Amino acid sequence: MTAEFPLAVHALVYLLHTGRITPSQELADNICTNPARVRKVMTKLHRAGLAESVRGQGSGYRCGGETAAVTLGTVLRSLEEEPLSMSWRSGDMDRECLISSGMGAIMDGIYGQLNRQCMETLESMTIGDLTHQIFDRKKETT
Amino acid sequence: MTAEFPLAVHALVYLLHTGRITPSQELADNICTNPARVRKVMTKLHRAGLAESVRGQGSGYRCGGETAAVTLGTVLRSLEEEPLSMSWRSGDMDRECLISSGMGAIMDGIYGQLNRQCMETLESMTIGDLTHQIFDRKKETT
DNA sequence: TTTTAATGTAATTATATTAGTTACATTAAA
DNA sequence: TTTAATGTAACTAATATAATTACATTAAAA
Repeated sequence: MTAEFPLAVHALVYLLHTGRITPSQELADNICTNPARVRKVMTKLHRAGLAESVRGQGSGYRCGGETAAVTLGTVLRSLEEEPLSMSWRSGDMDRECLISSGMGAIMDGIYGQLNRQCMETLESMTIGDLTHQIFDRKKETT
Repeated sequence: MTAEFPLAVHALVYLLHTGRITPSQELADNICTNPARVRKVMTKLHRAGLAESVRGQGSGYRCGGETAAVTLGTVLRSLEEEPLSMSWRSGDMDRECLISSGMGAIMDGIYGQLNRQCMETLESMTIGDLTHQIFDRKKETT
């Protein structure tokens, strides 16, 4: 999972809050990054149908009330990412040794299991939930 | 989680299998990496009590049958890693805006939850389990 | 019809992380 | 005393990530 995920979530929470057409510049300012990066991520969310992209003068991004029901799992899938990814594989598939040739697949299975589990949890969290946490949080005595 | 994790798991499976003092060179060959990297990881496992480190001539690493019961969670903790880590934080703690100032903590909470969940799963898997998967796997018709 | 303000996207640069390499003091067996 | 290995640090290389810059495209507004 790259930082595009928190960026996308942040943007959706912000857009749900404003409810209006919001330019990448304003999003970038709130998120604390640059507009081009925001646009790159918003383009993906738009392609996945999670945000409206308005073009021309006065353009920007917008999303409606239905966004509150969007899950974080859906957001992550829109970015075509997985919670956990491991590019390096130990061992060598072509070795005689069962350990050297087998560890890669074994570990892949473990990552797969962890990823499925994480996705399940992310599917249970919505943009609306986070908005609540931010705006309606009861004061807690730490 | 960095690639030190699969490397460490691979090394422990290999050492459990050989049962003898095994030099970093041999481990590196089986894992397909270099001896210095292996030693760096093995030093951590040794410090955590997961492997014996023998010094001097004919030295190397060894671990006994008790290693079969070591969980992958314990391995990951020995490396002082977490399943999922995110260095980048969106927003700015010092802003008035509740979204900009709050998103960092909200997302940290989510990563924390995912990490606890992954650790729980990793605690349920042992080096012995993987050894079984590798050596005693029944032939399956895919 | 022209101007304007914004997106979509690519190319480039900068930064950070990760892996690999080299080197050598230390260790303890032979 | 020699030897073969670890522990560890310093350095280099490779990769991944983020930031920056630039500009064609789009559509509203003048």
